[in-house]
Amino acid sequence: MLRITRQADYGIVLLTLFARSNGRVFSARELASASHVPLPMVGKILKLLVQAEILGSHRGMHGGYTLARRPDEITVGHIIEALDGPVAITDCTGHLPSECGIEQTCPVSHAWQRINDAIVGALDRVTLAEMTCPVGDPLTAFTGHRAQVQP
Amino acid sequence: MLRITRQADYGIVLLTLFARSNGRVFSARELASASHVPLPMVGKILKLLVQAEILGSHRGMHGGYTLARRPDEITVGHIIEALDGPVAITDCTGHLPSECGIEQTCPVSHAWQRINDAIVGALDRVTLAEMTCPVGDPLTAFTGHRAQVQP
DNA sequence: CAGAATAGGACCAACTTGGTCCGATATTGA
DNA sequence: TCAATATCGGACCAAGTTGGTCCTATTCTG
Repeated sequence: MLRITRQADYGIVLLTLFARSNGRVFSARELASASHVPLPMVGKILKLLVQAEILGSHRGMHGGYTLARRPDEITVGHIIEALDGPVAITDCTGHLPSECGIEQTCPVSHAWQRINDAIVGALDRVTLAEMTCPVGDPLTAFTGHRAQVQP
Repeated sequence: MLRITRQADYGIVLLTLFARSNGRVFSARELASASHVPLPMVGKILKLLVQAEILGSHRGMHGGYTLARRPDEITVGHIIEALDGPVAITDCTGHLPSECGIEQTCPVSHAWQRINDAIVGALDRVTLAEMTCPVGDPLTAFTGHRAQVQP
């Protein structure tokens, strides 16, 4: 558990197609066949990415979608927020008033807030450009985590 | 989105009750009334925490649950894994063979792997002890993230 | 032996997610 | 101007997951 939705996952894959063929215009149809993501799903995702101003769109014949910004100016965090909504690890870390029921007696909400911030930070520190070229070391700065001992 | 389940959330809250009254034995009933989490839910959660060897249990009259380890030896990551299963931000970051369908053509799976590692790292670096006493600065080591500008 | 507690299940309702479909609108080219 | 092609913006539905309940062992204490 603790996973992003498949929508966001697909979204990143689609965006890497844009990022790699710099500046090209893609139709939804093209993207679907290139990525093997079902077409109606592609449409749904692109729609959200346009609303988030990550993609630009152009209708009509020979229309399609283009990146609205440079790949190194688009963060993974931004993409996930566009497709899945704001990252909120728990109710109380969201922007909305929480409805968790034990809010009053809850002793840990702001500890969660910090963990949430850490995760958002991790997500915001990786750009689409870094997702696209897997050779770099985008994450070495903060992957110095304790090894997970799995017996 | 990108949230832990309520089960894990409740679990942490319950465990902080243990952590604060050092070494005490709690019955499920007690914990439910102290935390305002519904009793059957408490039972379900405690069950899983015992299986993960985070809690110890003792049956019979005056039975109950106790921490099996010191609060500073229990990580948030471990708790979440016990209650929600292993953290896997996407299909391909899990232990199971992924069924994502576009695996062959997917260019970003190991970039995800690294982001996943970063999140697991963040979760593993915070202990129950640190969740319990909110005064400390458990996270300052890695919360130096770019500020999220929200206009 | 009786009572109190956990253990381990099956079980169900409600919400979320993944996915589809359709009509409206805009743009291009003949 | 008209037809073709594309996005846009919804509603819509099925399946899976989650949150939550309940019931019956089993184990320990007094």
